[in-house]
Amino acid sequence: MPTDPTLRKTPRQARSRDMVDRIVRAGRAVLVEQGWERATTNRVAERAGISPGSLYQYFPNKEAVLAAVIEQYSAEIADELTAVLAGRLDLPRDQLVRTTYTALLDVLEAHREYVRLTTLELPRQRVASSMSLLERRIDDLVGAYLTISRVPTRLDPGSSAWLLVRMVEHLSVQYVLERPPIDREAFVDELVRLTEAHLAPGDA
Amino acid sequence: MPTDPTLRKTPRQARSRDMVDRIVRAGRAVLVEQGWERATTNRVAERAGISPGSLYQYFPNKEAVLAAVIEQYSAEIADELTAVLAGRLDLPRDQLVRTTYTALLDVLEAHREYVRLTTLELPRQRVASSMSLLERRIDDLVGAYLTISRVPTRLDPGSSAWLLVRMVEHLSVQYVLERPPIDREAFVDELVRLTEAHLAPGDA
DNA sequence: GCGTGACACGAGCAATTGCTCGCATACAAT
DNA sequence: ATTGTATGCGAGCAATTGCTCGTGTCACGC
Repeated sequence: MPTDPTLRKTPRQARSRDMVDRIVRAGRAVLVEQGWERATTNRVAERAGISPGSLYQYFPNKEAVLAAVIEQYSAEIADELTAVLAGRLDLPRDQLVRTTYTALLDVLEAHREYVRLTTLELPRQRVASSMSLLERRIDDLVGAYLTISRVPTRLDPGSSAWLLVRMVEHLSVQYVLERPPIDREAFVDELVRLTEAHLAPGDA
Repeated sequence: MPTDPTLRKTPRQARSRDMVDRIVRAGRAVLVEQGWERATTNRVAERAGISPGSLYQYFPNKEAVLAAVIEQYSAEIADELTAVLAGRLDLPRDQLVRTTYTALLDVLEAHREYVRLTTLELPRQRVASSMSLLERRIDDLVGAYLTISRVPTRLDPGSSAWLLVRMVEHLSVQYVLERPPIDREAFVDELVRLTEAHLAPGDA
């Protein structure tokens, strides 16, 4: 088992694994409810019903705690998304794209807290793994899809994936956060249209 | 003259206006070089060659100082961009779009510090006016253009502007920050193509 | 010159932060 | 029972923060 640098020691007893879990859950609660600036180690410990000293038995420092929170949260959401998409990868492309974007919007809307947290609250450079964990997983997925299914792209498949993922993700995130007066279906329609436009063979 | 809530008193003498300017410039330097977390009032004051007490003669609190920094910086860049575009608003649409995006990329690349600062470093919700000052100005511009020139849009002009601005801005920012292996001209081509796809009359 | 108010100073306060360390406790093996 | 160890505690430290206040100084109208 690789040693996890975010943990001070590998939990061996059940009691101890419980403790890590309680800390992470408390961390998430504090982060969501009070924001990054107020998410201090003492507050997290208090929220977890333990003492600061105990917290530092499991995490080397404050950053590790909050990073663990974000990572766990991101993984949950990424799993949720890929689960929805899992059985449908052989749909025709237009349907697949639409399904994907709808699922993405669903997930983001179901976890607005997370979206707000990662895009508005976090000093992003500090917790580099935040949203980008989700982003990277989608990146790989789309890149692989474009390569395997030999969709003709003007750019190389990797670059197309880069562009599409950033475009769709950001627009979806902003849609969820700002709730502009755009009908949800019309919005998905536009995303699909933009995607098709990017993937369509060039006429230059 | 409206009283500026970010300033403790309206500077009347030249010496005093100098002081405000020195503080803002020092604030920007500290912010760019050391980042948000290390941008303390004492450090800004030290950098400006003044004492903390003097700083608080002109700004009510830390936030006001940093907000002033961001606002001034944003305004500079927005001005730069609109200046480039000023004389060309009557170009045919395709050329106007391409010119705009090229100019945007130019400006962002010329001010990578600013881009890095506003997108990576700042807890965005704290300084709400950060990038969005630039964003809002472009928003209005594009919205007005779409309305006046009667470009047919599937969504209403405001919503189209919302979508286009966020898409183009975010992709450009990420392009500047991440420097993906995409040729600059090819990238602009794609932005233009995406824009046209969004504006093209629907076939539904 | 002189007085007066605007300006600048900088030591230092009160509060908060991340984190430690010496000690108590619970549990498993003997 | 008795140990050995893993676990948990929490008072408190050192450092830093945003900010104030009493004191001095400089410029300008008279």
